[in-house]
Amino acid sequence: MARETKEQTRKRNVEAILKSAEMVFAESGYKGSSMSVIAAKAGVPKSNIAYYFESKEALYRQVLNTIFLLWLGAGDDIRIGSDPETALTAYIHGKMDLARERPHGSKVWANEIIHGAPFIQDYLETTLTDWVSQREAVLRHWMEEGLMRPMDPKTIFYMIWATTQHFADFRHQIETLNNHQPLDDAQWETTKQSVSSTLLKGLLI
Amino acid sequence: MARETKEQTRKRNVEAILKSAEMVFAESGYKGSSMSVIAAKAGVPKSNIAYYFESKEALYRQVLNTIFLLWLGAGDDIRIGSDPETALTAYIHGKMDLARERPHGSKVWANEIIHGAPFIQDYLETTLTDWVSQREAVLRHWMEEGLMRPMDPKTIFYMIWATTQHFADFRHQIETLNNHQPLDDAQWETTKQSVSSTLLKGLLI
DNA sequence: CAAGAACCTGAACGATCGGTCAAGATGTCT
DNA sequence: AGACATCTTGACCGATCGTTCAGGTTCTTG
Repeated sequence: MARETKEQTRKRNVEAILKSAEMVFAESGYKGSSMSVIAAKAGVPKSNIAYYFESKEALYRQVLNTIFLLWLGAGDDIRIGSDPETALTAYIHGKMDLARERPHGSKVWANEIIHGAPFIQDYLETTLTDWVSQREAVLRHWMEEGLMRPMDPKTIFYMIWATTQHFADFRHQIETLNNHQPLDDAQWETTKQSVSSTLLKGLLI
Repeated sequence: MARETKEQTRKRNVEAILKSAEMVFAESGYKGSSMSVIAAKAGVPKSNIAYYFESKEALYRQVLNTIFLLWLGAGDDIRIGSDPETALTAYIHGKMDLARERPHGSKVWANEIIHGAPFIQDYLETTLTDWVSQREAVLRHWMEEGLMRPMDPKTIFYMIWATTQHFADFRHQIETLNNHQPLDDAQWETTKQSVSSTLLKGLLI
């Protein structure tokens, strides 16, 4: 008889619920996702979710928090002293890879912002504002050194976020236009190269 | 006593309901939007919507259809014989203006695609596929003439759609990062110029 | 091994939803 | 003016939702 410690049980169930919740919230939005569907996909009874999570909102916030932390780490190379071409290429490629590997997370985030960030406004006002503010200074520094075209640094981030996240958020539309097939590995590499080279050619001097 | 013809009444009510529905669907998604909220914002009783529209789904589809037709017209200048710089600049500026003037429509569309196009898959497979296919040929022609960098034309459209629509779909995030203020007229003009010049510098030869 | 903490779950609750309908009000047509 | 089509609306229905809870099971601790 295989026994399982309480700790293992908790970890297994919480992870299954969070993984299921990320998929269901991405596919159906917050209001459109029902706890019973999340429970069924996680393989637990509905009331078991209520045991591990305080409420639907708490579960949703935890999903968003996980995604948010993952996203923030992608821009670590954007530092004063870094070479702009190297750092921005790494950032764009990193965000493209995240878009392909974690499309559900990107969709949940997009959904939340489109609806006016009813649950995570605090993240935008604190952590994200700080993140942007710090990297804005780096970009301004690069512009003063004549390495980048002068431009509002925020606009640059918006363009990078928009382009990379589009391949996650609008994945279904892209698949439909690609003969109902996901981009294969070769297409993905080509696309990644096209996106990063186009942006860099447009941004650098 | 100001009288109103039946025709005027119908037009006034249908337009008020559609306008309200576009806003509410954009803010709350399909499932998150209730007919009673749409009715309240339109200034009519809930059951009056049921009189003019067959169902919630029919109302939602009509909202999406209106948006879709509006979007398709923005790329009319992309024709063989046009100058790429002129045509693409017009397209990008046109889509940027639509993003600012009709952000709700963009959000409803984004929502629908993120959720896998459950209601408008037919639009993607017919009208949008044809639209892309035709303009793809134009871009290939420009590339063969050496006017554009060789690249998968679809990737170019994805980058333009992503960047322009981002300013509608992620408007709330952009506002938060802009000291909780919408981009003013001057900021908007600067942003539009930065976006189009960056993309064109990256795409053209 | 006994007591207690942690985990599990079916059943049920109040709230809200989209849709229906009957009955009355208003504009149109001859 | 009278017959008729169109418009209006409050009340109501069945379905689904998130959440609660009592009562049982499983694991941990001393």
